[in-house]
Amino acid sequence: MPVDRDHVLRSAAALLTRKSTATMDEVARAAGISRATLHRHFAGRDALVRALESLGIAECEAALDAARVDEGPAADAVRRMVVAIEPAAALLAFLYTENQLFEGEEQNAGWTRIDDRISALFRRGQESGAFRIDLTPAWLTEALYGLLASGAWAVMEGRVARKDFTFMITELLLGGALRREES
Amino acid sequence: MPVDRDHVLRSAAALLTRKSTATMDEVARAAGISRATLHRHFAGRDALVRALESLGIAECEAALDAARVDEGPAADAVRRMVVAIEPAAALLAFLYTENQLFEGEEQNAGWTRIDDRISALFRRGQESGAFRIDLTPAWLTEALYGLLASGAWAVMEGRVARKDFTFMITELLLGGALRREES
DNA sequence: CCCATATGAGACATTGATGTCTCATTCGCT
DNA sequence: AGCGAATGAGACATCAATGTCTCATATGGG
Repeated sequence: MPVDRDHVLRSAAALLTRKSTATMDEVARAAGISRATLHRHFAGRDALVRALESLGIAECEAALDAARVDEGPAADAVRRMVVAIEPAAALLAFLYTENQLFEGEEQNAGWTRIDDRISALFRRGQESGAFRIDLTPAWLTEALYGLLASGAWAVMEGRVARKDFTFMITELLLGGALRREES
Repeated sequence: MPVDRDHVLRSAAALLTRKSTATMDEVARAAGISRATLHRHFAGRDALVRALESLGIAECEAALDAARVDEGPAADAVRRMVVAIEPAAALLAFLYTENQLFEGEEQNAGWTRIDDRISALFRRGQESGAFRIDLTPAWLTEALYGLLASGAWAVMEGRVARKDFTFMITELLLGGALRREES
């Protein structure tokens, strides 16, 4: 009978990713609980979003850990990273746009940590000679977020097959649209 | 004394891109007019967003025209396209996320036209042998939107210099992060 | 089996945004 | 200067979402 906090968060994430303006009532119904109960666990909409942010950060850091982004060739590390992040992509897409709202406040330190780790990966790739140096690590990081968000939405709306998600993102991010010269 | 409708729309676009939940009152103040006047020109928030959508579509189609995306090598056409769309990127970023809300309703036919034209460009690049064929035109189009949005936000928050905007997007989209083999 | 605890349903006041209206003022134009 | 049209300021009702509360009910452990 006690509410499954994790289940509530995941339902909320799924709903809010589709409809970021969903009501507390809709969120509650999506999780299969009453609005009163939702309120008992999350003081308000803000607290809910913060909890989702924490979840997103935790999943992202777990994904970076699981992908062992510090090890092996940088390109392979990027591929592992995208694969590991994929399950959290929709949540990240929601938080990515939601973050635009918190313009005044300082952003959660977790994002800074994640940005730094991803940037470090791209920098490592540059220093090893695998990645070009005229695209800054900061931009590559930003672009990764953008592609994850686009990919998540495209999958949600059926414009891209879910099974192609990681392939499309890693291939575009690493290789781009131009055909490689056959060597 | 008559209100400059275009100026109002552009102010609204600039504000809403930064803070998508801005109030009608904030939008009015940002444009330097009163809420009453704003209301006289746009029946409501919905009408305002629709007007912004029309503006975005118009600018996008004008950009595609100006870039002559049907002419010349596809890669060059993509570069011209990004350059031409750049001024509208922030507005597009706003509309791109806002579109997620209109889940029920059918999307404006203008977007379909634009999607088709951009997809056709990518397809043309594939057929000419310039672009790889394992990334679908639909995905490349979607990725372009995502990169434009990421780029616009990154510029707004000072993480990327405005002058690098088009370079970063076109280079990543076309070439990817991997270093090309020297041939 | 019974009790403590958590939940569901719903009432309620509050808040913030919205849309409408009025009226005085200002601006442009003749 | 004078007229008409558009604006600004603000009042007002409305509406939706929120947050709080109560009470009946169900669940699960002892």
